[in-house]
Amino acid sequence: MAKILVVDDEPDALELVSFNLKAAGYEVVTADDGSEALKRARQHSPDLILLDVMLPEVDGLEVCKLLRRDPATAGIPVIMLTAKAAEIDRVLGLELGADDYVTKPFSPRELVLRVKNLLKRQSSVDEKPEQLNVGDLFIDVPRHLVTVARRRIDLTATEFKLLTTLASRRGRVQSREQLLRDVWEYDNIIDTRTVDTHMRRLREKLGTACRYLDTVRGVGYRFVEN
Amino acid sequence: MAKILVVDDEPDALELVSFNLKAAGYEVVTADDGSEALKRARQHSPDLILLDVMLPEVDGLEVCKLLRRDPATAGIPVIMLTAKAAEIDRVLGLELGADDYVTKPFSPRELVLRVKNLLKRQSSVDEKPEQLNVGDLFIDVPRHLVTVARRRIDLTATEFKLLTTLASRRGRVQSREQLLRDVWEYDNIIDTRTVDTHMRRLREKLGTACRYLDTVRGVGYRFVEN
DNA sequence: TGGCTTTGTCACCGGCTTGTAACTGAACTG
DNA sequence: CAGTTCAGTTACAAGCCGGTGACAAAGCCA
Repeated sequence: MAKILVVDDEPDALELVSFNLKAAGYEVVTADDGSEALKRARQHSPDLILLDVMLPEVDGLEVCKLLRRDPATAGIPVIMLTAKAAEIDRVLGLELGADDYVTKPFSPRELVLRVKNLLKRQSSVDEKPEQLNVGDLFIDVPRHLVTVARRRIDLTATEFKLLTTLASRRGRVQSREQLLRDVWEYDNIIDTRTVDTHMRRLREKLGTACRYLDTVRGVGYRFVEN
Repeated sequence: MAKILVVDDEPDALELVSFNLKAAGYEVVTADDGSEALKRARQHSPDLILLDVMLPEVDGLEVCKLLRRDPATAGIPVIMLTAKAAEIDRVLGLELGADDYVTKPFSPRELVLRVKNLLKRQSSVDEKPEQLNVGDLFIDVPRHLVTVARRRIDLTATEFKLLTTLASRRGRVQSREQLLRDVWEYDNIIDTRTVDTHMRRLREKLGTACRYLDTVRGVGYRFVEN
Protein backbone atom coordinates (compact mmCIF):
# COMPACT_ATOMS: atom_id res chain seq x y z
CA MET A 1 0.00 0.00 0.00
CA ALA A 2 0.95 3.66 -0.09
CA LYS A 3 3.99 5.02 1.74
CA ILE A 4 3.52 8.11 3.89
CA LEU A 5 6.09 10.44 5.37
CA VAL A 6 5.03 11.94 8.71
CA VAL A 7 6.89 15.01 9.95
CA ASP A 8 6.44 16.27 13.52
CA ASP A 9 8.85 17.24 16.28
CA GLU A 10 6.66 16.05 19.16
CA PRO A 11 7.24 12.33 19.70
CA ASP A 12 3.69 11.84 21.03
CA ALA A 13 2.06 13.39 18.03
CA LEU A 14 4.35 11.44 15.72
CA GLU A 15 3.40 8.24 17.51
CA LEU A 16 -0.32 9.02 17.39
CA VAL A 17 -0.34 9.69 13.68
CA SER A 18 1.96 6.79 12.81
CA PHE A 19 -0.08 4.34 14.84
CA ASN A 20 -3.31 5.26 13.11
CA LEU A 21 -1.85 5.28 9.64
CA LYS A 22 -0.24 1.89 10.18
CA ALA A 23 -3.54 0.57 11.52
CA ALA A 24 -5.11 1.76 8.28
CA GLY A 25 -2.59 -0.28 6.34
CA TYR A 26 -0.12 2.38 5.24
CA GLU A 27 3.63 2.17 5.35
CA VAL A 28 5.01 4.98 7.50
CA VAL A 29 8.30 6.85 7.44
CA THR A 30 8.96 9.54 10.05
CA ALA A 31 11.06 12.66 10.43
CA ASP A 32 11.26 15.06 13.37
CA ASP A 33 12.67 18.18 11.80
CA GLY A 34 12.61 20.04 8.54
CA SER A 35 15.96 19.11 7.05
CA GLU A 36 15.44 15.46 7.86
CA ALA A 37 12.00 15.68 6.25
CA LEU A 38 13.52 16.91 3.01
CA LYS A 39 16.16 14.19 3.07
CA ARG A 40 13.62 11.43 3.73
CA ALA A 41 11.29 12.77 1.08
CA ARG A 42 14.01 12.46 -1.55
CA GLN A 43 15.22 9.13 -0.20
CA HIS A 44 11.92 7.31 0.05
CA SER A 45 9.81 9.25 -2.45
CA PRO A 46 6.63 8.72 -0.40
CA ASP A 47 3.18 8.86 -1.94
CA LEU A 48 2.05 11.54 0.51
CA ILE A 49 3.57 13.79 3.19
CA LEU A 50 1.95 14.81 6.48
CA LEU A 51 3.69 17.95 7.63
CA ASP A 52 3.36 19.74 10.94
CA VAL A 53 3.56 23.51 10.59
CA MET A 54 5.40 24.03 13.88
CA LEU A 55 8.89 22.67 13.50
CA PRO A 56 12.21 23.78 15.04
CA GLU A 57 14.69 25.57 12.76
CA VAL A 58 13.11 25.20 9.32
CA ASP A 59 9.35 25.43 9.83
CA GLY A 60 6.70 23.41 8.01
CA LEU A 61 5.74 26.16 5.62
CA GLU A 62 9.33 26.52 4.51
CA VAL A 63 9.68 22.76 4.13
CA CYS A 64 6.58 22.69 1.97
CA LYS A 65 7.98 25.42 -0.25
CA LEU A 66 11.28 23.60 -0.63
CA LEU A 67 9.54 20.32 -1.41
CA ARG A 68 7.70 22.04 -4.22
CA ARG A 69 10.88 23.55 -5.60
CA ASP A 70 12.72 20.24 -5.93
CA PRO A 71 11.57 18.35 -9.04
CA ALA A 72 12.12 15.07 -7.19
CA THR A 73 9.46 15.92 -4.61
CA ALA A 74 7.34 18.59 -6.29
CA GLY A 75 4.68 16.11 -7.30
CA ILE A 76 4.06 14.63 -3.86
CA PRO A 77 0.77 15.69 -2.24
CA VAL A 78 1.15 17.39 1.16
CA ILE A 79 -1.29 17.63 4.05
CA MET A 80 -0.39 20.26 6.65
CA LEU A 81 -1.10 19.83 10.35
CA THR A 82 -1.75 23.15 11.99
CA ALA A 83 -2.90 24.42 15.35
CA LYS A 84 -4.15 27.76 14.08
CA ALA A 85 -7.15 28.14 11.84
CA ALA A 86 -5.70 31.51 10.81
CA GLU A 87 -2.78 29.79 9.11
CA ILE A 88 -4.99 27.85 6.77
CA ASP A 89 -5.09 30.50 4.08
CA ARG A 90 -1.34 30.72 3.83
CA VAL A 91 -0.97 26.95 3.90
CA LEU A 92 -3.23 26.43 0.94
CA GLY A 93 -1.91 29.54 -0.75
CA LEU A 94 -0.09 29.83 -4.01
CA GLU A 95 3.55 29.65 -3.14
CA LEU A 96 3.11 26.92 -0.57
CA GLY A 97 0.72 24.73 -2.45
CA ALA A 98 -0.27 22.26 0.25
CA ASP A 99 -3.10 20.01 -0.90
CA ASP A 100 -5.08 19.82 2.32
CA TYR A 101 -4.84 20.66 5.99
CA VAL A 102 -6.02 19.26 9.30
CA THR A 103 -6.32 21.45 12.38
CA LYS A 104 -5.07 20.25 15.76
CA PRO A 105 -6.45 18.65 17.78
CA PHE A 106 -7.66 16.34 15.07
CA SER A 107 -9.48 13.06 15.22
CA PRO A 108 -7.25 10.21 14.04
CA ARG A 109 -10.07 8.90 11.91
CA GLU A 110 -10.58 12.15 10.08
CA LEU A 111 -6.88 12.34 9.39
CA VAL A 112 -6.85 8.85 7.91
CA LEU A 113 -9.90 9.67 5.81
CA ARG A 114 -8.30 12.80 4.42
CA VAL A 115 -5.15 10.85 3.58
CA LYS A 116 -7.22 8.23 1.82
CA ASN A 117 -9.19 10.83 -0.11
CA LEU A 118 -6.15 12.76 -1.22
CA LEU A 119 -4.39 9.61 -2.40
CA LYS A 120 -7.46 8.66 -4.38
CA ARG A 121 -7.84 12.09 -5.88
CA GLN A 122 -4.18 11.99 -6.82
CA SER A 123 -4.36 8.65 -8.55
CA SER A 124 -7.46 9.60 -10.47
CA VAL A 125 -6.01 12.84 -11.73
CA ASP A 126 -5.29 10.85 -14.88
CA GLU A 127 -4.72 13.69 -17.28
CA LYS A 128 -7.93 14.04 -19.23
CA PRO A 129 -7.40 12.93 -22.82
CA GLU A 130 -7.67 15.56 -25.50
CA GLN A 131 -8.91 13.07 -28.01
CA LEU A 132 -11.43 10.31 -27.67
CA ASN A 133 -11.89 7.48 -30.06
CA VAL A 134 -14.71 5.02 -29.63
CA GLY A 135 -15.60 2.81 -32.56
CA ASP A 136 -16.36 5.11 -35.46
CA LEU A 137 -16.87 8.11 -33.19
CA PHE A 138 -13.95 10.49 -32.90
CA ILE A 139 -13.80 13.53 -30.62
CA ASP A 140 -11.06 16.15 -30.62
CA VAL A 141 -11.61 18.48 -27.68
CA PRO A 142 -9.17 21.34 -28.40
CA ARG A 143 -10.22 21.42 -32.07
CA HIS A 144 -13.87 21.19 -31.13
CA LEU A 145 -14.28 18.53 -33.73
CA VAL A 146 -16.49 15.46 -33.87
CA THR A 147 -16.58 12.89 -36.65
CA VAL A 148 -18.64 9.76 -37.14
CA ALA A 149 -17.22 7.33 -39.67
CA ARG A 150 -14.85 10.11 -40.86
CA ARG A 151 -17.73 12.46 -41.59
CA ARG A 152 -17.76 15.77 -39.71
CA ILE A 153 -20.64 16.43 -37.36
CA ASP A 154 -21.58 20.01 -36.52
CA LEU A 155 -22.43 20.34 -32.86
CA THR A 156 -23.41 23.44 -30.95
CA ALA A 157 -21.38 24.45 -27.91
CA THR A 158 -23.83 22.89 -25.47
CA GLU A 159 -24.14 19.67 -27.42
CA PHE A 160 -20.37 19.37 -27.63
CA LYS A 161 -19.89 19.91 -23.92
CA LEU A 162 -22.65 17.44 -23.12
CA LEU A 163 -21.02 14.83 -25.31
CA THR A 164 -17.53 15.34 -23.94
CA THR A 165 -18.79 15.38 -20.36
CA LEU A 166 -20.48 12.04 -20.85
CA ALA A 167 -17.58 10.63 -22.87
CA SER A 168 -14.99 11.60 -20.27
CA ARG A 169 -16.84 9.48 -17.73
CA ARG A 170 -17.41 6.44 -19.86
CA GLY A 171 -19.51 3.79 -18.24
CA ARG A 172 -20.59 5.92 -15.30
CA VAL A 173 -24.17 7.09 -15.21
CA GLN A 174 -24.62 10.84 -14.91
CA SER A 175 -27.83 12.11 -13.36
CA ARG A 176 -29.61 15.03 -14.95
CA GLU A 177 -28.70 17.14 -11.94
CA GLN A 178 -25.04 16.23 -12.33
CA LEU A 179 -25.10 17.12 -16.00
CA LEU A 180 -26.82 20.43 -15.30
CA ARG A 181 -24.04 21.25 -12.87
CA ASP A 182 -21.17 20.17 -15.11
CA VAL A 183 -22.40 21.16 -18.56
CA TRP A 184 -24.66 24.11 -17.79
CA GLU A 185 -22.92 25.13 -14.57
CA TYR A 186 -26.25 25.68 -12.90
CA ASP A 187 -26.25 25.63 -9.15
CA ASN A 188 -29.98 25.56 -8.76
CA ILE A 189 -31.78 23.01 -10.78
CA ILE A 190 -34.24 24.64 -13.15
CA ASP A 191 -35.86 22.21 -15.50
CA THR A 192 -34.18 18.87 -15.83
CA ARG A 193 -36.10 18.19 -19.04
CA THR A 194 -33.68 20.57 -20.69
CA VAL A 195 -31.12 17.78 -20.54
CA ASP A 196 -33.48 15.43 -22.34
CA THR A 197 -34.03 17.86 -25.17
CA HIS A 198 -30.32 18.32 -25.68
CA MET A 199 -29.72 14.60 -25.57
CA ARG A 200 -32.33 14.22 -28.27
CA ARG A 201 -30.65 16.83 -30.49
CA LEU A 202 -27.25 15.29 -29.86
CA ARG A 203 -28.48 11.83 -30.77
CA GLU A 204 -30.15 13.12 -33.88
CA LYS A 205 -26.94 14.72 -35.11
CA LEU A 206 -24.78 11.74 -34.17
CA GLY A 207 -26.92 9.45 -36.31
CA THR A 208 -25.75 5.86 -35.98
CA ALA A 209 -23.23 6.85 -33.30
CA CYS A 210 -26.08 7.55 -30.91
CA ARG A 211 -25.78 3.90 -29.96
CA TYR A 212 -22.93 4.94 -27.67
CA LEU A 213 -25.36 6.93 -25.53
CA ASP A 214 -27.45 4.94 -23.07
CA THR A 215 -30.51 6.09 -21.23
CA VAL A 216 -30.71 4.64 -17.72
CA ARG A 217 -34.33 5.02 -16.79
CA GLY A 218 -34.94 6.69 -13.46
CA VAL A 219 -31.27 7.61 -13.12
CA GLY A 220 -29.74 9.52 -16.01
CA TYR A 221 -27.55 9.07 -19.08
CA ARG A 222 -24.37 7.13 -19.75
CA PHE A 223 -21.70 6.87 -22.42
CA VAL A 224 -21.24 3.16 -23.08
CA GLU A 225 -18.19 1.52 -21.60
CA ASN A 226 -16.83 -0.51 -24.50
CA MET B 1 -31.84 15.07 8.64
CA ALA B 2 -29.02 13.21 10.37
CA LYS B 3 -29.65 10.42 12.84
CA ILE B 4 -27.76 10.53 16.14
CA LEU B 5 -27.27 7.79 18.71
CA VAL B 6 -27.03 9.14 22.27
CA VAL B 7 -25.56 6.86 24.94
CA ASP B 8 -25.82 7.73 28.66
CA ASP B 9 -26.89 5.79 31.71
CA GLU B 10 -28.41 8.76 33.54
CA PRO B 11 -31.98 9.27 32.32
CA ASP B 12 -31.84 13.01 33.01
CA ALA B 13 -28.73 13.54 30.93
CA LEU B 14 -30.15 11.38 28.17
CA GLU B 15 -33.33 13.42 28.15
CA LEU B 16 -31.49 16.74 28.16
CA VAL B 17 -29.29 15.82 25.21
CA SER B 18 -32.08 14.18 23.23
CA PHE B 19 -34.38 17.14 23.69
CA ASN B 20 -31.83 19.62 22.41
CA LEU B 21 -30.80 17.51 19.45
CA LYS B 22 -34.41 16.98 18.46
CA ALA B 23 -35.02 20.69 18.78
CA ALA B 24 -32.12 21.21 16.38
CA GLY B 25 -33.83 18.94 13.88
CA TYR B 26 -31.95 15.70 14.40
CA GLU B 27 -33.42 12.26 14.65
CA VAL B 28 -32.40 10.71 17.97
CA VAL B 29 -31.91 7.10 19.04
CA THR B 30 -30.91 6.36 22.63
CA ALA B 31 -29.14 3.64 24.60
CA ASP B 32 -28.39 3.49 28.32
CA ASP B 33 -25.54 1.03 28.47
CA GLY B 34 -22.58 -0.12 26.44
CA SER B 35 -23.88 -3.33 24.97
CA GLU B 36 -27.15 -1.71 23.98
CA ALA B 37 -25.17 1.12 22.36
CA LEU B 38 -23.29 -1.37 20.19
CA LYS B 39 -26.52 -3.10 19.22
CA ARG B 40 -28.29 0.15 18.35
CA ALA B 41 -25.29 1.38 16.39
CA ARG B 42 -25.39 -1.70 14.16
CA GLN B 43 -29.17 -1.65 13.89
CA HIS B 44 -29.73 1.98 13.02
CA SER B 45 -26.36 2.90 11.51
CA PRO B 46 -26.56 6.47 12.85
CA ASP B 47 -24.63 9.36 11.31
CA LEU B 48 -22.99 10.23 14.61
CA ILE B 49 -22.68 8.81 18.14
CA LEU B 50 -22.64 10.79 21.39
CA LEU B 51 -21.02 8.57 23.96
CA ASP B 52 -20.74 9.11 27.71
CA VAL B 53 -17.46 7.88 29.14
CA MET B 54 -18.97 6.78 32.44
CA LEU B 55 -21.14 3.77 31.79
CA PRO B 56 -21.93 0.74 33.95
CA GLU B 57 -20.30 -2.56 32.94
CA VAL B 58 -18.68 -1.76 29.58
CA ASP B 59 -17.41 1.83 29.79
CA GLY B 60 -17.51 4.41 27.04
CA LEU B 61 -13.87 4.07 26.08
CA GLU B 62 -14.31 0.35 25.59
CA VAL B 63 -17.48 0.93 23.56
CA CYS B 64 -15.61 3.36 21.35
CA LYS B 65 -12.87 0.83 20.75
CA LEU B 66 -15.39 -1.86 19.87
CA LEU B 67 -17.26 0.47 17.54
CA ARG B 68 -14.03 1.09 15.68
CA ARG B 69 -13.28 -2.59 15.42
CA ASP B 70 -16.57 -3.51 13.75
CA PRO B 71 -16.51 -2.65 10.06
CA ALA B 72 -20.23 -1.90 10.23
CA THR B 73 -19.69 0.94 12.67
CA ALA B 74 -16.03 1.88 12.23
CA GLY B 75 -16.91 4.77 9.96
CA ILE B 76 -19.31 6.52 12.33
CA PRO B 77 -17.91 9.66 14.00
CA VAL B 78 -17.98 9.63 17.80
CA ILE B 79 -18.16 12.50 20.28
CA MET B 80 -17.27 11.54 23.83
CA LEU B 81 -18.92 13.13 26.86
CA THR B 82 -16.53 13.24 29.78
CA ALA B 83 -16.41 14.77 33.23
CA LYS B 84 -12.64 14.81 33.49
CA ALA B 85 -10.42 17.03 31.42
CA ALA B 86 -7.60 14.63 32.20
CA GLU B 87 -9.26 11.92 30.15
CA ILE B 88 -9.20 13.94 26.98
CA ASP B 89 -5.82 12.75 25.84
CA ARG B 90 -6.82 9.14 26.12
CA VAL B 91 -10.11 9.77 24.37
CA LEU B 92 -8.54 11.30 21.32
CA GLY B 93 -5.55 9.05 21.67
CA LEU B 94 -4.06 6.12 19.92
CA GLU B 95 -6.40 3.20 19.71
CA LEU B 96 -9.62 4.90 20.73
CA GLY B 97 -9.94 7.40 17.96
CA ALA B 98 -12.90 9.47 19.07
CA ASP B 99 -13.47 12.46 16.83
CA ASP B 100 -14.26 15.08 19.41
CA TYR B 101 -15.14 15.44 23.06
CA VAL B 102 -17.32 17.64 25.24
CA THR B 103 -16.61 18.05 28.96
CA LYS B 104 -19.41 17.94 31.48
CA PRO B 105 -21.11 20.11 32.44
CA PHE B 106 -21.72 21.34 28.91
CA SER B 107 -24.09 23.89 27.49
CA PRO B 108 -26.69 22.39 25.15
CA ARG B 109 -25.79 24.98 22.56
CA GLU B 110 -22.13 23.98 22.57
CA LEU B 111 -23.06 20.35 22.20
CA VAL B 112 -25.31 20.98 19.23
CA LEU B 113 -22.64 23.16 17.65
CA ARG B 114 -20.03 20.44 17.97
CA VAL B 115 -22.41 17.90 16.50
CA LYS B 116 -23.14 20.18 13.60
CA ASN B 117 -19.45 20.85 13.00
CA LEU B 118 -18.43 17.25 13.09
CA LEU B 119 -21.19 16.22 10.72
CA LYS B 120 -20.13 18.92 8.31
CA ARG B 121 -16.47 17.97 8.49
CA GLN B 122 -17.40 14.36 8.09
CA SER B 123 -19.54 14.85 5.03
CA SER B 124 -16.63 16.61 3.34
CA VAL B 125 -14.33 13.63 3.71
CA ASP B 126 -16.33 10.45 3.91
CA GLU B 127 -17.27 8.31 0.99
CA LYS B 128 -19.26 5.21 0.45
CA PRO B 129 -17.83 2.22 -1.37
CA GLU B 130 -18.51 2.32 -5.08
CA GLN B 131 -18.23 -1.36 -5.78
CA LEU B 132 -19.48 -4.43 -4.00
CA ASN B 133 -18.37 -7.93 -4.74
CA VAL B 134 -19.96 -10.95 -3.12
CA GLY B 135 -19.36 -14.37 -4.62
CA ASP B 136 -20.49 -14.20 -8.23
CA LEU B 137 -22.56 -11.08 -7.62
CA PHE B 138 -20.94 -7.81 -8.62
CA ILE B 139 -22.40 -4.36 -8.07
CA ASP B 140 -20.98 -1.14 -9.48
CA VAL B 141 -22.85 1.87 -8.16
CA PRO B 142 -21.57 4.71 -10.40
CA ARG B 143 -22.01 2.53 -13.47
CA HIS B 144 -25.38 1.39 -12.25
CA LEU B 145 -24.37 -2.08 -13.23
CA VAL B 146 -25.11 -5.48 -11.71
CA THR B 147 -23.68 -8.77 -12.92
CA VAL B 148 -24.21 -12.33 -11.77
CA ALA B 149 -21.53 -14.73 -12.94
CA ARG B 150 -20.35 -12.03 -15.39
CA ARG B 151 -23.79 -11.80 -16.99
CA ARG B 152 -25.45 -8.37 -16.92
CA ILE B 153 -28.69 -8.04 -15.00
CA ASP B 154 -31.09 -5.24 -15.90
CA LEU B 155 -32.56 -3.69 -12.78
CA THR B 156 -34.96 -0.78 -12.49
CA ALA B 157 -33.93 2.23 -10.41
CA THR B 158 -35.88 1.06 -7.37
CA GLU B 159 -34.63 -2.51 -7.56
CA PHE B 160 -31.06 -1.26 -7.84
CA LYS B 161 -31.38 1.00 -4.83
CA LEU B 162 -33.01 -1.75 -2.80
CA LEU B 163 -30.18 -4.13 -3.62
CA THR B 164 -27.42 -1.65 -2.86
CA THR B 165 -29.08 -0.59 0.38
CA LEU B 166 -29.21 -4.17 1.58
CA ALA B 167 -25.76 -5.00 0.27
CA SER B 168 -24.15 -2.02 1.97
CA ARG B 169 -25.39 -3.34 5.30
CA ARG B 170 -24.41 -6.95 4.92
CA GLY B 171 -25.50 -9.24 7.69
CA ARG B 172 -27.77 -6.69 9.31
CA VAL B 173 -31.51 -7.20 9.00
CA GLN B 174 -33.37 -4.24 7.57
CA SER B 175 -37.00 -3.85 8.55
CA ARG B 176 -39.54 -2.98 5.91
CA GLU B 177 -39.97 0.42 7.55
CA GLN B 178 -36.22 1.03 7.42
CA LEU B 179 -36.12 0.08 3.76
CA LEU B 180 -39.07 2.32 2.94
CA ARG B 181 -37.22 5.21 4.54
CA ASP B 182 -33.87 4.53 2.90
CA VAL B 183 -34.89 3.29 -0.53
CA TRP B 184 -38.18 5.06 -1.10
CA GLU B 185 -37.42 8.07 1.08
CA TYR B 186 -40.89 7.91 2.51
CA ASP B 187 -41.43 9.61 5.84
CA ASN B 188 -44.80 8.11 6.49
CA ILE B 189 -45.09 4.42 5.99
CA ILE B 190 -47.68 3.58 3.39
CA ASP B 191 -47.87 -0.09 2.58
CA THR B 192 -44.99 -2.24 3.70
CA ARG B 193 -46.04 -5.00 1.31
CA THR B 194 -44.59 -2.84 -1.42
CA VAL B 195 -41.18 -3.93 -0.18
CA ASP B 196 -42.14 -7.59 -0.54
CA THR B 197 -43.18 -7.13 -4.13
CA HIS B 198 -39.94 -5.44 -5.01
CA MET B 199 -37.93 -8.11 -3.24
CA ARG B 200 -39.71 -10.69 -5.33
CA ARG B 201 -38.93 -8.88 -8.57
CA LEU B 202 -35.35 -8.40 -7.49
CA ARG B 203 -34.94 -12.08 -6.64
CA GLU B 204 -36.48 -13.13 -9.91
CA LYS B 205 -34.04 -11.02 -11.89
CA LEU B 206 -31.03 -12.06 -9.81
CA GLY B 207 -31.71 -15.72 -10.52
CA THR B 208 -29.25 -17.92 -8.65
CA ALA B 209 -27.79 -14.89 -6.86
CA CYS B 210 -31.02 -14.52 -4.91
CA ARG B 211 -29.42 -16.86 -2.40
CA TYR B 212 -27.62 -13.81 -1.01
CA LEU B 213 -30.96 -12.34 0.07
CA ASP B 214 -32.42 -13.75 3.26
CA THR B 215 -35.93 -13.30 4.55
CA VAL B 216 -36.07 -12.95 8.33
CA ARG B 217 -39.59 -13.81 9.21
CA GLY B 218 -41.34 -11.24 11.36
CA VAL B 219 -38.47 -8.78 11.02
CA GLY B 220 -37.40 -7.92 7.52
CA TYR B 221 -34.75 -8.72 4.92
CA ARG B 222 -31.01 -9.19 5.04
CA PHE B 223 -28.09 -9.48 2.68
CA VAL B 224 -26.11 -12.54 3.82
CA GLU B 225 -22.95 -11.91 5.76
CA ASN B 226 -20.49 -14.21 3.98
C1' DT C 1 -31.77 46.37 -37.05
C1' DG C 2 -33.03 41.89 -39.08
C1' DG C 3 -32.52 37.19 -40.09
C1' DC C 4 -30.60 33.04 -38.48
C1' DT C 5 -29.05 29.81 -35.00
C1' DT C 6 -29.10 28.23 -30.52
C1' DT C 7 -31.38 27.23 -26.37
C1' DG C 8 -34.77 26.57 -22.62
C1' DT C 9 -39.50 25.29 -21.72
C1' DC C 10 -43.83 23.13 -22.50
C1' DA C 11 -47.34 19.74 -23.74
C1' DC C 12 -48.44 15.33 -25.34
C1' DC C 13 -47.98 10.41 -25.78
C1' DG C 14 -46.67 5.66 -25.33
C1' DG C 15 -44.68 2.38 -22.52
C1' DC C 16 -42.48 0.75 -18.64
C1' DT C 17 -42.36 1.00 -13.68
C1' DT C 18 -44.52 0.72 -9.55
C1' DG C 19 -47.84 0.53 -5.69
C1' DT C 20 -51.67 -2.00 -4.11
C1' DA C 21 -54.95 -5.57 -3.48
C1' DA C 22 -56.27 -10.28 -3.44
C1' DC C 23 -55.07 -14.91 -3.22
C1' DT C 24 -52.05 -18.83 -1.90
C1' DG C 25 -49.02 -21.37 0.67
C1' DA C 26 -45.88 -21.83 4.44
C1' DA C 27 -44.60 -21.30 9.20
C1' DC C 28 -45.50 -20.46 13.75
C1' DT C 29 -48.61 -20.88 18.02
C1' DG C 30 -51.44 -22.79 21.32
C1' DC D 1 -54.28 -30.16 14.62
C1' DA D 2 -56.67 -25.95 13.78
C1' DG D 3 -56.12 -21.19 13.52
C1' DT D 4 -53.49 -17.28 12.70
C1' DT D 5 -49.91 -14.69 10.99
C1' DC D 6 -46.65 -13.71 7.59
C1' DA D 7 -44.33 -13.82 3.18
C1' DG D 8 -44.54 -15.31 -1.78
C1' DT D 9 -47.15 -14.85 -6.00
C1' DT D 10 -50.11 -12.99 -9.46
C1' DA D 11 -52.58 -9.43 -11.59
C1' DC D 12 -53.66 -4.83 -12.78
C1' DA D 13 -54.45 0.06 -13.01
C1' DA D 14 -52.31 4.48 -12.18
C1' DG D 15 -48.73 7.26 -12.86
C1' DC D 16 -44.22 8.41 -13.78
C1' DC D 17 -40.61 8.88 -17.10
C1' DG D 18 -38.35 9.79 -21.23
C1' DG D 19 -38.91 10.66 -26.39
C1' DT D 20 -40.75 13.91 -29.44
C1' DG D 21 -42.39 18.04 -31.83
C1' DA D 22 -43.34 22.78 -31.33
C1' DC D 23 -42.32 27.38 -30.00
C1' DA D 24 -40.66 31.57 -28.09
C1' DA D 25 -36.82 33.89 -26.08
C1' DA D 26 -32.10 34.90 -26.36
C1' DG D 27 -27.84 35.23 -28.67
C1' DC D 28 -25.12 36.09 -32.70
C1' DC D 29 -23.45 37.93 -36.88
C1' DA D 30 -23.78 40.73 -40.74
